[in-house]
Amino acid sequence: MPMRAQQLAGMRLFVGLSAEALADVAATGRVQSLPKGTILFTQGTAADRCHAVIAGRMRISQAGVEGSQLIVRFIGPGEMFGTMALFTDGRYPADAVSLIDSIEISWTEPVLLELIHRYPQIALNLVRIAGARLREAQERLRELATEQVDRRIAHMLLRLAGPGALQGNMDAAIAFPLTRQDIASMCGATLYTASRILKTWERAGYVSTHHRRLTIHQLVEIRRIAEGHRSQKTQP
Amino acid sequence: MPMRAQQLAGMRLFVGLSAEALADVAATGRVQSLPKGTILFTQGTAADRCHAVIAGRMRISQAGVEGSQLIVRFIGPGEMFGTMALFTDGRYPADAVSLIDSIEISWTEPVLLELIHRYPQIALNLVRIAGARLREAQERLRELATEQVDRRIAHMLLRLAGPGALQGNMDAAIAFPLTRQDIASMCGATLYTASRILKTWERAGYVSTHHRRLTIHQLVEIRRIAEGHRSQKTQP
DNA sequence: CGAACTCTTTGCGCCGGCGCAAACCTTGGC
DNA sequence: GCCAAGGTTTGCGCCGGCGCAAAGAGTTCG
Repeated sequence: MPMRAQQLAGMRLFVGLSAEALADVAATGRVQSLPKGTILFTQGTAADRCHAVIAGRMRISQAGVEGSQLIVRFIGPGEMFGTMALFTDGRYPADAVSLIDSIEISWTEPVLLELIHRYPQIALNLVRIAGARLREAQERLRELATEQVDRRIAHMLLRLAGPGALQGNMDAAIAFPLTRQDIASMCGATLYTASRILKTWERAGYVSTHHRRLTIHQLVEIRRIAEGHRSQKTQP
Repeated sequence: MPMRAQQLAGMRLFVGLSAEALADVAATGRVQSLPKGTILFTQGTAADRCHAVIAGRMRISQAGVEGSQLIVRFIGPGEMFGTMALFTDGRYPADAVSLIDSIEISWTEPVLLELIHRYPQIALNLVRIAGARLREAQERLRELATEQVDRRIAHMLLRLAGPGALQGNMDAAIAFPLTRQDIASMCGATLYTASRILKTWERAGYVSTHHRRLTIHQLVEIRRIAEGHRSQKTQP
C-alpha cells in the first residue's frame, strides 16, 4: 500500500510530478486485482474510468463486425490503457482481458480531469503517450500494408521482447504467455500461417516455446528476417 | 489577414479559446503559401514546427526501407499535422506534400509550448485530436488485417468523401485529386488491383472520375460493399 | 490546339497465404 | 501424476491479389 505512490512515479503518465502530487494521484485511484482471464471492459461499453497496470499483463483487442479480431497491444506494469476513450466518444474502442493474474489502478473521468487541472503536466504526458502510440500504430499500418507475414511476425516478436532485443545478443524472452492465435491476431495473419512460420523457426533453433512463453535464441536471425533479408528458401 | 483569428476558431486544436487567445495564437503563427507539389518536410527531418492547413490539401505519407509507401492521411482546412513529432522524438515520421495550391500556418515548438502554458485548454484539445487519430489508425489496422481489398477501398472512399457520405443518398464527391496509386497506397493494395476494382465500379455506374477527382454516384452500393455484403460475383 | 507526359487499363501467369480437417501434443486442474 | 481440454501441427487444395508488360486514355503544358 505505501508502495503505491512510488510505483506511480515510474509511469509515463505521471512523469515530472512532485511527491505530494503523486500521493494525491495515488489516493484518488482505485486499486483492483484481476485474476487471469478477467474481462475488465468490452468494446462499445461506456467508459467511465481510465486504467493503468500495476502488475501483470492485459490484452487489448478490437473485434470487427463478423468475428475477426485484431490485438491492438499488450499492456504491462506502468502502462495505461482505456484512457483515450474518455477524450473521444466516451466508449471503449476495444476489449481488455487480463492474460495472467494482474493488479490495476483506475481513476474516474471527473477525478482525472481534476488531476489534470491541478497538475497540467499530466496533460502533456498524455499527449506524449498518445503521440508515441499513434506513431507505433502508423508503423504497424505500413508494415501490414507492405510487408510479408514472416517479417511482420519477426518484428512483432522483437517488439514484444522489449527494447533489449534491439541490440543485445543474449536470449530474449517474452515475459507473458502467448498462443499462436494471439501472435496471428497481432500480425494480421491466420493461426495456421503463424504456426507454420514459428515451427520453422523453432526447428532452425531461432526460438522456443515453453508454457506458452516464447524465447528468442538467435536474435541475429530474427532481426535479419525482420529487416527483410530473405530466409534460405532460395538456397539449394 | 483579419480573417485569420476567425479561421483558427474553427480548428479543433483551438476549440474553447477566447477571442483574445485566438488573436494571440494567430499573431504568433507564420503563414506560408505552398504551391501544388511543394514538399513541406520529409520523413526523418528534425521537427521544429507544428502545422495546420488553412486552405488546400496536404498528403502525409510514410516510406518503408525499400521504397514501399503508405499514405497516412490527407489534411484539409482546419486540420493540423506534424504536431506529434514535437512530443515524441523531435523528428517528422512522414513526408508532407501539397496536393494542390495550399496555405498553411505554423508555430515553432517553443511558441506552441508557451501557448499551451498560457491556454491549457490547447493541451486537452491535443489529447482529443491524438485520441481520435489513434482510434482511426487502429480501425484501419483492423481493416487491413482482416478485410479484403474491395472493402478497404470502399471504406476509404466513404471516409474521404466526408461525413455526409455516411447517411445521405446524393452524389458524394472527394474534393481533391487522387491517382489510382494514391488510393492503392492508402489501402495497402497495388496500383493494379485498385485500378481493376475502381474500373469495375465505374462500369457499374457506382463512381466516376474526372480530372483525378472521384465522385460516388451510388452511395448505397459502396456502403454495401464496405459492410462486406459480397458483390454479384457469385450470381449467374 | 496539339504534343508530350503521366496516369490508367488489362491480359496473363504465378504464388503467398488462407482455410478445412484430422491427428497430435502440451498444459493446467484436480 | 493423471486426464480432459485446449492449443498446435501439417497435408492438401484453392484463390485473391500481385507484378510485369504493353497498349490506351486523359491531362497538362507550351
